[in-house]
Amino acid sequence: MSDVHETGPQLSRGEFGLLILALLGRREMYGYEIVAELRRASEGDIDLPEGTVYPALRRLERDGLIGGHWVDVGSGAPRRRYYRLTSDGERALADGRTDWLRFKTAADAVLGG
Amino acid sequence: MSDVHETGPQLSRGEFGLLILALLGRREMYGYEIVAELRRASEGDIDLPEGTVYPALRRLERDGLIGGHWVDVGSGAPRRRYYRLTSDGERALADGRTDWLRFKTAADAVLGG
DNA sequence: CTCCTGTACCTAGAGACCCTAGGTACAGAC
DNA sequence: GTCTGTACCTAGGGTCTCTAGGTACAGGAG
Repeated sequence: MSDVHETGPQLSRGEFGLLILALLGRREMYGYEIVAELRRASEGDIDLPEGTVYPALRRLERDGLIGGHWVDVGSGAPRRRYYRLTSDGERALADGRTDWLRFKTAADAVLGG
Repeated sequence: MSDVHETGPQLSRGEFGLLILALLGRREMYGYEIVAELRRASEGDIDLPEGTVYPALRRLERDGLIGGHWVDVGSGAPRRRYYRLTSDGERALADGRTDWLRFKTAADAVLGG
C-alpha cells in the first residue's frame, strides 16, 4: 500500500506533503513560492499557512524525498531555499497519485450514495 | 468555509468523520457495522480499525452531530450502540460533501498538471 | 524619518487525530 | 478446551496542522 512516507494505511496523513511533491514535480521551487503557487493552482481553495509548509518541507527533506539548496538572490533580498524531488521523491509522488486516485474513488463510493 | 466540526481550513482533519456521517446518512448503524460497511462500500480500500472508529463516533456524538442509543439484541449477543444523524449532523454532512468536492477539485488541479 | 508592507525564512506549543495493542464478555464450532 | 466471531472499549505514542509569534532587509507612503 504505497504511502507518501510512513503514513497509516490511508492518505489522510501527509496529504499536503503529496501536494507539495506534486508542485516540485513540475519544477524547483522555494517555500514561500510554494505557498503562493498552491493557492494559485487551486484557485484559492488550498491555502496552507507558512507554519504548515515549512515544517512539511523539513519532513520531506529529512525523509529524503526532496533535496534543498540555498540560493542567494542578491541585493539585500532574503535568500531562498530551493527544493527539488529526489528519485525517492519521484517514486513517492507516483505512489501518492495512485493512492489519491484510489482514496478518491473509495471516498466517492461512500459519500456518493 | 464549512467544516465537518472545528477542523482547520481544509478537509484533511476529520475526514474519516465525514465518511462515517455519510454512512449514517443512509441509515442507522452501530460501530462494528460501520467498520465492515466502510470496508464493503469502498471495496476494501478504506479499512479503519476499531481504535479509529469508536473514538471518532464518540467525538461526533460529543459534538452533537450524531446521537446514539443502546439496543439489546438478546440471547447473549453483545448489545449494540446504534447511531443516527442529528439535524446538525445532516448539515455537517451537506457541508462536508461540498468541502470534499472543492478539495477534490483543488487537489486534482495541483496533482493533475 | 518613521511606519508599513512585502519578501523569505524559522520555531514553540497547543490541539487534534490515527493507530497499535491491548482488554472485556459471551456464544457457538471443532 | 480452544478458537473464532460479535461488539464494545481505552491508554498511549507518534504525527500532523495551525496559531502566533520572531528575524532581517528593502522600498514606498506620509
